[in-house]
Amino acid sequence: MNISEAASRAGLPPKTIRYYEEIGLVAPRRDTNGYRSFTEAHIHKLHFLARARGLGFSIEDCRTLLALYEDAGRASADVKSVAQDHLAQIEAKITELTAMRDTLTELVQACAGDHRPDCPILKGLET
Amino acid sequence: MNISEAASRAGLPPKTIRYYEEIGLVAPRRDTNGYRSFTEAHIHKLHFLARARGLGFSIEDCRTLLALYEDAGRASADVKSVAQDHLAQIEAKITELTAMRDTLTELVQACAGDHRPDCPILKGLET
DNA sequence: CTTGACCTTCCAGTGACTGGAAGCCCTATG
DNA sequence: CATAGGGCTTCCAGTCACTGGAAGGTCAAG
Repeated sequence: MNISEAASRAGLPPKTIRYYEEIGLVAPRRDTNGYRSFTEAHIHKLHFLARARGLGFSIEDCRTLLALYEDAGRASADVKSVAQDHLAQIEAKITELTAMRDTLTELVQACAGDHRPDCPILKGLET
Repeated sequence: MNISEAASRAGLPPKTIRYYEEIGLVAPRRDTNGYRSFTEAHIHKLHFLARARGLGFSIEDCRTLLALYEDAGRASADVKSVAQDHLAQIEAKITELTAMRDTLTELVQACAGDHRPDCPILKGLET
């Protein structure tokens, strides 16, 4: 199957699939005309990547997870370790964003938002 | 004052200050030796930028906020509008990350994390 | 035979820095 | 006075994961 069908099957843009090939995450064969030719196994792999990326794993994490996925002799501890590290990063990010949100919410609520120049938001940024 | 003192006063790395000059956010004068020379007003501005960036505003938002900050005739509504848009983006991001966290937490909890290959995390990524 | 939808590669840009190299400048010390 | 160190300068490249666009080859339908 050609790239656009693979793309819609995997839930990824064609451009992204070409990029994944470039960085060695998938290796479709080529037809005689030079077109990429994807098999079901490729779709499966691309779908896995789409899911992992959707959960925020980095490309390098995805590479690791894919290798574990294809290694029948893996230890689930290795997978869990990658996932836990990532989870910790997500939680740190949520904490950071929540702090920003709380501060911003206060400032926004304090601001009249009218034609006058007096603005608690700017004052809050000053300090 | 030279860049390293300005940096510690403003709470920004020297590299970042040079970058901010390059993109036109600050314009320190130069001493005869070519060194940047920062005044209190520059520190004030840089500090404002550090705070705004710390709250997650983009550089372009910062540029806008700085212009409003320096415009005595601004309407606070304009500031509030920028802040509200940003707040909405932060909230969207928190929602996204929270969904990721919830899914990942479930998967991690379901995974034994031992020497065996059976792994609910990989299964979860498959589907 | 042409049209239009595919496909290919390659190059450049995104955001906001950050690291590093090469080289000038200033101060203090021997 | 020479030198050693630290700080300053510019410029270039790299980060991350794509994304847009140009130039050109390929294929099926009418």
